[in-house]
Amino acid sequence: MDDDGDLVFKALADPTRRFLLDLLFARDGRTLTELESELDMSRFGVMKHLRVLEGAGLVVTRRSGREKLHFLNPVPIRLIHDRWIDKYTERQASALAELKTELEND
Amino acid sequence: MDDDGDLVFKALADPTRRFLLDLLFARDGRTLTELESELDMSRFGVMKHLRVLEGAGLVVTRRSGREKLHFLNPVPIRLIHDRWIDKYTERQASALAELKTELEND
DNA sequence: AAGATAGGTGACCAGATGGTCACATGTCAA
DNA sequence: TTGACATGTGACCATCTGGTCACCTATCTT
Repeated sequence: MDDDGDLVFKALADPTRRFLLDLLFARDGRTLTELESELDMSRFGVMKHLRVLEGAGLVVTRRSGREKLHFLNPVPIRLIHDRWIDKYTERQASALAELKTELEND
Repeated sequence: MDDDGDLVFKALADPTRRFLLDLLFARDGRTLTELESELDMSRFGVMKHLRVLEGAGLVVTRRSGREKLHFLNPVPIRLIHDRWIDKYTERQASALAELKTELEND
């Protein structure tokens, strides 16, 4: 019953982790300490979340001295999209999604 | 720290629920009993999962007599995509995702 | 060298989640 | 109208998950 994208979906299931992705989407290459400063949580909590995101491939890291830089990887997100939206219905889904976004900005 | 897409991500976090979406992606309009026959789980378990999917808007239903028909709704999936993939990087993410899929089919 | 800084590990606890069952309601068919 | 069928509810329990802490290692700076 399990599938290979399991880690990705588990990673996305937590609001704190989604917020971390939002932060990295806005600006890449941040350190753990910098990300921690944006959250109301201990450093250990943030570290645990980043580890989950990295394990899922949603975040990739690069060490630079004593710092560890974090980058967003959009590929797993695109794979989710491709799993349940085929190329024929993509136009409709996209249009409806944009409509919903516009309606909410009123 | 919570956000409005919370129900969608929670719904997608479970492999059984993703498999249900796969079944509905292949063919829409199935009843609870029909879906249950595809899973190695009690009817109650399947019902609980379908309720979560419906609450998240990933599945919409229509009653027909004593039956309840289930349909896949792709819009929430598209919204996930749009959250972390902007229109400039979409080409690259899409291309890499296709590449990964092709490589895995060898 | 020594203190400060950035990151890491394992154990631990409260709360959420997945799955089952006994039981109940509404609908079809003979 | 009686029985079979399709779906629904609430309680219950084992397990997973989010978060914290005490303690540790590695790197920079002066």
